[in-house]
Amino acid sequence: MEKNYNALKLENQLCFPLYACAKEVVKRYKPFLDELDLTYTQYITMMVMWDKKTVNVKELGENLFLDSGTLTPLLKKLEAKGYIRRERSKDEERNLLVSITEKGDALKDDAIEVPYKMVQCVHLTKEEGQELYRLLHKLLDTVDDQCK
Amino acid sequence: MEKNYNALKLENQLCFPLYACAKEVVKRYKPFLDELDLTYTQYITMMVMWDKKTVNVKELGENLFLDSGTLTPLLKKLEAKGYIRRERSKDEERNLLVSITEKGDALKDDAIEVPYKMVQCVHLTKEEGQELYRLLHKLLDTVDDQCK
DNA sequence: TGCAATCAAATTGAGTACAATTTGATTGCA
DNA sequence: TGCAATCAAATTGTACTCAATTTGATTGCA
Repeated sequence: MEKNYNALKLENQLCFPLYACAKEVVKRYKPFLDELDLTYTQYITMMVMWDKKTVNVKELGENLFLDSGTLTPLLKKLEAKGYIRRERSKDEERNLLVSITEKGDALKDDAIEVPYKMVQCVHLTKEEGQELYRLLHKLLDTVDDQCK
Repeated sequence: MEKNYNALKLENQLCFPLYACAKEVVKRYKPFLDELDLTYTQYITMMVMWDKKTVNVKELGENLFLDSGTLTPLLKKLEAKGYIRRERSKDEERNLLVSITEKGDALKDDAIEVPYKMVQCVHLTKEEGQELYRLLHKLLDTVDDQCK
């Protein structure tokens, strides 16, 4: 009796197209982000900064699903480009406050083009885009940490 | 007249939850894959090997959406573990033939548990899972390389 | 045939990712 | 108060990921 290994076939995976799709889409950002001298991770970090103006590393990490091991060097690069400032909080020395500079804030006038350009690369109907958005957020909210 | 920057908000992105979701899901594989001494990328590579037995690096890359810069070192690691063999094709010296070993093939009897364990982590209905699968493949097939 | 163009892998370098550990600050309780 | 527990960042080490370049083999055409 031959065992059934269909569950191990690449085409039967749900996670693989998720992984592949994320990489392919992030890759499409490159030509647009090159003009801003940002990587994709730096770009989403700037999105949080444009929105919040000041955050600490922990909050930033919670927003972006990234930890200090990724963020610390990345934030130093954004600081070197002059887009953000990094300084310890006065009343809570454990916290590093990251705040946007005038130059960083001005960058959003160029960045605003990016989402509109990317929409052209993604050939989903409005309804499909909304459904994908919903399913991804549901998965993100419910993916189970405890399952053995 | 204040300019509208809503398109730059993280919560209005479709690509960000795709990126975050992929990372979170891949992370959930770790405890299961640790038992097999495989990383996620090594695991999906083995999936292709279990299926095809022999492939060259180019085919493997097309299946996995990875290039030789990622695959070359990864394949050397899988070879070091004894799961695959790497040898130049006799009749086409440019090609490197990657083939599965007996030990590599035997690994699928342990790996078969992984998809079943992962299903427990993903709390989507069957219909939602199918729709997500469809949308991701559509996106993967149609994401436009030519768009400026 | 001779060689430019093309092709498949490998290499190089920059930039994430993340687990695990370390460092230094803060808190809460005996 | 004193100190163990906790917390936030930073650091360390391993492993991708990909753009760009290099190396070596093959092809096709003048």
